[in-house]
Amino acid sequence: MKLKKSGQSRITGKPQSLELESIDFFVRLMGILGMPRSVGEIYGLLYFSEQPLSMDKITARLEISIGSASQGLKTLKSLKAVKSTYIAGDRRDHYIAETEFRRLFATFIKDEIMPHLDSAKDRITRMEKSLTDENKQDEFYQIRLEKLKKLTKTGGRLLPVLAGFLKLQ
Amino acid sequence: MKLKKSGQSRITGKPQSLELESIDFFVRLMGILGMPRSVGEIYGLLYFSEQPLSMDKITARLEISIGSASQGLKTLKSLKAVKSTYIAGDRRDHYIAETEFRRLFATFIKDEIMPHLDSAKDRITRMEKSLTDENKQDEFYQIRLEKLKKLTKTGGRLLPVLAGFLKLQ
DNA sequence: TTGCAATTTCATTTTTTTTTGAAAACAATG
DNA sequence: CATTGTTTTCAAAAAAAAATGAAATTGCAA
Repeated sequence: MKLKKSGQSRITGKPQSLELESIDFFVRLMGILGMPRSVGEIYGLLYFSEQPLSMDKITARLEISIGSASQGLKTLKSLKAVKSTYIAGDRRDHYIAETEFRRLFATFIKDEIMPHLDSAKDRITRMEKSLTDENKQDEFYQIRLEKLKKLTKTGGRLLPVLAGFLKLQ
Repeated sequence: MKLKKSGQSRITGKPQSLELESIDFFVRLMGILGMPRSVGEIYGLLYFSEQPLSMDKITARLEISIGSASQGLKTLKSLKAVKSTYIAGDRRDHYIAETEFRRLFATFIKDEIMPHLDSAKDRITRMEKSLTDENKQDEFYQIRLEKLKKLTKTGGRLLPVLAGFLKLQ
């Protein structure tokens, strides 16, 4: 993406620098969550857009391909981070940012983290089965396994709660 | 990394499948945290090793290059996820896994997440400055900015606490 | 201090991820 | 339905990330 450095956006009618900072902000935030750049760009653009934006507005403003835009919007939809609105007399979908971060993180945790936790539990069960008779006596292995169990248990309890706590303050 | 499928490890004297499951487990866990595969492999190997392992034991067992091992251990050291021990009569460093996950996550949050939060705050300040006189009146922008501030504030409070809570049960 | 084993560094290669855009699929409208 | 505008798909290209290993560096110890 290459964006002009100053002035008002022709597409969104908003100061460029606000838009640029927003895009930058969300590119980094989404990056922490392992999302590709384009996903952060799109969300950052929508976040400060008063009007819903169509896909071609998005591709024009961000100078990304229609493929990236389509894929990025698909990801954002599945995260419940954007929703599409109906605009009378326009066939195109128009998107607006969902700004309740609590929900966004809740979906992220549910879809991206919890499945890992579930398979982690299976893996720990397999580890226990693979202990040989000598190892079974060995406190070392028992302690390590116990720690893994605690980790998954704590994670399974803490993460869902975490998403909920985001509403405080 | 290619590992034999069964039997006892020549290097660690522990059932292969336990080792394999452990490596798999931590490759995935580290993956969630954005760490490369090799970092998870090394930690997973050390986690169930009763003896401290030298770098060449690690490269031999995992069949990774010395460069990867060196870099991976450096990462793990900086995360305080491994520490090196002195072995009498052996010049090589020997590594053992630090198994207090609480500390591991605390370091991760401090080093990898908090710096982002700090720069996010700067970015929000710049956003506020970039509002033009017309925009300043506009409730839309005020609300969006407010939400970003809340997000960073909540994140800044919650994340450090989170790491601490991991000790509970 | 020299020699040598151990480790780190880093340019290069390999692998993985992301982006691109043409073609296919879809959907509204006349 | 045929047309046309919109969106999705996906093979290929580009970019980014990770792994490799030879050369440089470090630091022990003889």
